[in-house]
Amino acid sequence: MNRMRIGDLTERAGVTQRTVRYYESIGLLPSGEREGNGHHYYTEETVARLRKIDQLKKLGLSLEEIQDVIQLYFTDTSGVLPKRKVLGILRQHLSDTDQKLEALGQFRSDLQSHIDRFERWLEDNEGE
Amino acid sequence: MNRMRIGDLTERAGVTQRTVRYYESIGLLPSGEREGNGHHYYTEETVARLRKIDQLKKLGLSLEEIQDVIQLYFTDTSGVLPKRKVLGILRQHLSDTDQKLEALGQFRSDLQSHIDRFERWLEDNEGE
DNA sequence: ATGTAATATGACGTTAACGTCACGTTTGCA
DNA sequence: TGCAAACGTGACGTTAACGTCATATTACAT
Repeated sequence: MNRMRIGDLTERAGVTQRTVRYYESIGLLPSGEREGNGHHYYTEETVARLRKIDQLKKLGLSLEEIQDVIQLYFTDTSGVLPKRKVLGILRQHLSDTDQKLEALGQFRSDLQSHIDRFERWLEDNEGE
Repeated sequence: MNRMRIGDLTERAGVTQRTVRYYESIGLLPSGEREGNGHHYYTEETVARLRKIDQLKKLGLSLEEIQDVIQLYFTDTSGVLPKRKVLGILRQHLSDTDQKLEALGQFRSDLQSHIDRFERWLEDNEGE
């Protein structure tokens, strides 16, 4: 299916129409092509793009931050963008990501040790 | 310093007074003890707790989610909490965390490869 | 004692990321 | 041709997590 309207798009991407229109309004999603009637038409790429956005959101990125990087996934990166600026943004994101990874790893090991403690407690006190 | 008022607390924890009061209002932070006058008094533990909250927030946890786990860090875990339930919550958080770690790792490598590409481009095109 | 800084409380304001409603046009099927 | 279902657009509503006054009381340095 490669020429769908918003109904199919949202169903396949798992978002609401409001979300799609909101993303279009802030420029995060290109407004689908419009026929003479005013309806928007979308493609498979739009689906993929919405899914990617959702994925990045789950990492804690704001829509604004996603703006910075989403084009790398879906647009012609050999274009005429100010390469150095994009590179700077990317490096910043990489450094942010590394910090997050470290904090997340720490959190994970904290969780694990708490879990271990609880499990030992339960073992020691079962069948009392 | 182990009996401070809100001014010192916020300075040391790097948050605002409004934040402290907000956290108290939703039960995320225990209201400091109050003297006869009405002022709240806090301890080193409050500082640590605020820092921990901040750390968890950076991982993308909502204050509500933090509520679930914060007690494990700062309250008597040998108390009378329903152990099995807490364990369930912890395991869920662990699994969520693992998923996040994986997604974040994927994102990191995506970023890295984009960065590499940009760098190669710049190298090849410098001094043209 | 007194003026200034710190604190407590209440209420209204703000931003992000949509939700929901109202209303008019378009489409697709009987 | 008729009509319910789908779509477009505008506008107001909502939640989280605080920010920002305004006002009243308390603490502390001189």
